[in-house]
Order: sequence, then C-alpha cells, then structure tokens
Amino acid sequence: MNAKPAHASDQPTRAQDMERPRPLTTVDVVIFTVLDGELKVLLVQRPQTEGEPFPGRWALPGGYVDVARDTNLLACARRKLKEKTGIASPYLEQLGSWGSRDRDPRGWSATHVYFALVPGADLKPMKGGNAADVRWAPVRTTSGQPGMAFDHGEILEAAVARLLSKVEYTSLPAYLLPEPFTLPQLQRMYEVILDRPVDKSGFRTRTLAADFLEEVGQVEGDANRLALAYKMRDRDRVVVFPRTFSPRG
Amino acid sequence: MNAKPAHASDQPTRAQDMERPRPLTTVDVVIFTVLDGELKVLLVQRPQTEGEPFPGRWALPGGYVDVARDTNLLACARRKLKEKTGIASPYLEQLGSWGSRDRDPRGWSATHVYFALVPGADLKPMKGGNAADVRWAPVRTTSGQPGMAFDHGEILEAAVARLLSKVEYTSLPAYLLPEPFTLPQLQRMYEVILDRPVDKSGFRTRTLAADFLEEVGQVEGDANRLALAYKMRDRDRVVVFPRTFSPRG
DNA sequence: TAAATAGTGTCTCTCAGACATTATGAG
DNA sequence: CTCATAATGTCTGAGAGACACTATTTA
Repeated sequence: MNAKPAHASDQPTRAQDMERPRPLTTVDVVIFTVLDGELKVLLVQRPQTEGEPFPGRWALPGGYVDVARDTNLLACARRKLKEKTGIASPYLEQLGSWGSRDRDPRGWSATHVYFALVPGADLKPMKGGNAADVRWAPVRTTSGQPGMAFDHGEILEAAVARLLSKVEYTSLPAYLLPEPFTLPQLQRMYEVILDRPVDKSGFRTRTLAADFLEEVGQVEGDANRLALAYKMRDRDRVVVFPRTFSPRG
Repeated sequence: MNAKPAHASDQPTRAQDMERPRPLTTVDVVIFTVLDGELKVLLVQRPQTEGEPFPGRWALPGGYVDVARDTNLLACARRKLKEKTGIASPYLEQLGSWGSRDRDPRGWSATHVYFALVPGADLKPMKGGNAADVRWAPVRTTSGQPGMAFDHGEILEAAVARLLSKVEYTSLPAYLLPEPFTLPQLQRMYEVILDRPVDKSGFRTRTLAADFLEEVGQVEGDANRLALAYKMRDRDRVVVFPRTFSPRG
C-alpha cells in the first residue's frame, strides 16, 4: 500500500501548515459532588437559539478554547470551572479527549475533557441569575441514559467509570468534603460513591496507615460524641493505596 | 476584561463560532517496544528545512489531524502508527492531551497523544528509504533528558510513567511479544520494563490465575527443553490484576 | 442511664513472596 | 550424564475482612 513516503503528510511545509483546515477545539469539565448523600454531576442546558446544535439538550459545562485568554488547556478548564461553581482550587485532572468528524454538526471538532471533584458544602447557591439552565443531576439515573448533547453521554460514562475505579484505591473522596472533616464522614463519601457499605475498622486502619491526613483538633461529629477532625496533608498529592477496598468475593 | 456574564463566552452565537481563531490540532504517538532486551521508543528527527520549528531535534512521530481523511482521533493515531511501523493492530490507548499558547512557535496548539506497544520481532527493518531520520531510542537514557522538540520530553516522561505504573498490575507486556510466546518470555518483558527480577513461581501463579492466556501447544523455549506456548484470549481486553507485583518492602 | 455514634481489639484465612525441588530435552 | 531452562511444590508472614467490644458525649 501507499506509494508516497510515510512522512510526507506528517511534516508538511510551513505554507501548508497555516492553510490546513483546523478542527474546532473545546474544553469540557465533568464536575462531581456529593449532595444530599448522593453523587451528582453538573449539567448545563444548551440554548434554544436558532441554529445552535442540540437545542435544549443537557450538556457538560465547557466551551471553546480562547486563544487570547487561555495560556493552556488546564487554565482553560480552571476558568470554566470557576465560572460555573465559583470554586478556585478543586481537584482537577485530565480525563481524556474526544474528537471526530461528526460529534459536532458544525464540523470536525475535538474536546479536551477534565474531571473535577468539589465539596458539596462549598457550592454557591447555584451561581448568578440563570439557575434554570444549570442543574446538579444525580449520576446514577443520568449516566448511561440517552439524550445528552454531542457525545457527552459517552464522556460522562467514561468519567463515572474513572471515578468508581479510582475511588477503590485512592484518596480521591477527600476532595468531596470541606475541611476539616471526620473519618466517619470520609467513610460515607466512599460508601456513597461505591454504593456499598465499607467496614469501619478496616477503613480507619487503611486510611490512617496511608498517612495523608493530619489531625486538626476535634469537631462535632454526626452524633453527640465529638470526633477527631482531619485535613489533607497535601492537597496536590493524591494518595494511592497499595490494595483495593473490595470485599471478599 | 470581562464585565460580561460568564456563560457568554461558553455559548457564543453561531456566527462567532466559525470566526473564532482555532488552535492547531495534532496527534502524536508514543510507540514502545523491547529490542535487544531493552525498552525503546520510536523517535523521528525534525526536518532541517528553513522555517520549521525545532530543526534537527528528535520528536515523537505524529502530525496534523487531516479533517478530510481522519474520521476520529483514534483513526488518526492508527494511521500514523501504520505509516511508521507497518503494524496495523497493536496495543493503542490514549495517554492525554497537551495544549498551550507556547508549545509550538507557530501558535496556540494542542496535541492528542496516544500510547502504543508493538512486538519487537514484528518490526519492519526500519521502513522505507529514510532510515536516517527515524530511530529506536533506549528509553532509560532518553526519557528525562532535555533537547527534544516541542514539549515532547515532558510527554515522553508521562508515557514512561504510565507504562511503568500499568505494568505493575496489568497484562500490558503481553503486547510486546509476538504470539505465541512462553511464560518465561513474558516474565522477561516484565523484568525488562520494571528493571528488576520477578519471582518465577509467583509470576506463573498470578499470570495463569488471571486467566487471560490460552495454551496453544508447545514451542522451543530459550533452552533445550520445550515450553508451553500461549496467546492472549482476547487482545482487545487488558487484564487488571487484583494486586501489584511489588516485592516486600 | 439510654441512645447514638466514635473509635479499638481480635481472630481468621487468604495469598504474595521466597526458596527448594522436580521435569524435560539437547548434546 | 550433564547442563540449562521449564515447571511445580512448600513454608511463612503480612494484612484485609469480619465482627465484637469499649469510649464519649448529650439528653
């Protein structure tokens, strides 16, 4: 196959570079939180405006990279997150990118997707005057359902899979709580996300052995008795446990 | 700058969409193999042509998304891989994306990076007539060194980190061998990548328990005695082990 | 002292790591 | 028979899971 040399199309001349048609470039953010004891994801409604793709459908928050304002992809994601939730320094990591000829009716487009965890209590009472087009959707009844704009249904499923997988062996759920928090509260975050009970004793041993928490006095727990309060030693470092949480099976 | 509401820039009108300046979009591939008992990565040399960025530097193979030919990002990565190595169905997964204002002197650019594993024995004797500008570089003495084109040094480090991490608990090294292979051969792939010896008995127990291999008769091993030959049951399914390979410590 | 949650103790069983032993084929 | 590697066997200690128990606070 293929008579012309392989690198001909990879290393075009400078003139060709600049003329070449470019895909649309966007950044989307999957923002998770736990509210009312349930895992939720932030969705925005597409405008009903004439000519807009997927009018009225729910989508992940995001938008175009602004080559004048955004110095890089992470900064762009951070900006969009701040705009939607008012939170400046949440947990934020890259999930992946999705790009194809037909995911956006406006043409070849590629989106860089980020994954965020924010504490439920920190949330502004739903930002600004446009509450109607933004909502916290329960993940369990949303992910896997059809009807989302673009390929955001697929992206959401990937994000949920990543979250569930990482929760089994990392300290991620700590980012869902405002500091300081108690160990039982942290345990409940794990239970909510994994949707199964976790043994208290094992949880404590394991969590404290990982040594990513720091005692910061006492605080009222969820009962009469006081509980020890903790905060993360280093919010920039996610801890990976040597083994998984999984029960015998 | 911004008195206007936050979502104004996220959901621009159709007219604005099409005029907005677009970042350059590329796809790069980090291709690993094991040759001569050593982990290697494929690099290509940037052209010396006047006006080209990073002339003469080594870079990861890749190039622009061709909106006419490539239906999606994965197809684009697969095309570039085929062009460089002649291999059609290797292991290929997404690594992540890197995009910023200054990574490419030609302007705001974003690259979607893929991660590939190819069997050393399958390699064409360095494709076509242009052997000079392509080479298999030893990873241990390349990753972490300065001097690569663009931000490819950083990308290579991320790819190596991902590989080392995943090898600890997945069946990935099987993609570095032509089928059928023997268990000792597979064990050697783990040892080469992890750069430490692995206990034979534990390796066999663990690997066979994971049940992703299928016996396909016998084959000459690396010694006089015959060895059982195996192939992967399902090449599209990477197996995740319940625990890590790490030795006591 | 009752109630509710916070926190600790203890037993068991699995399994990875370490190392010893046996099996097989070529020369 | 020797050698080199393939394959299996056995012992042990760490630690996760399960569950019972103690501690602390308010009402």
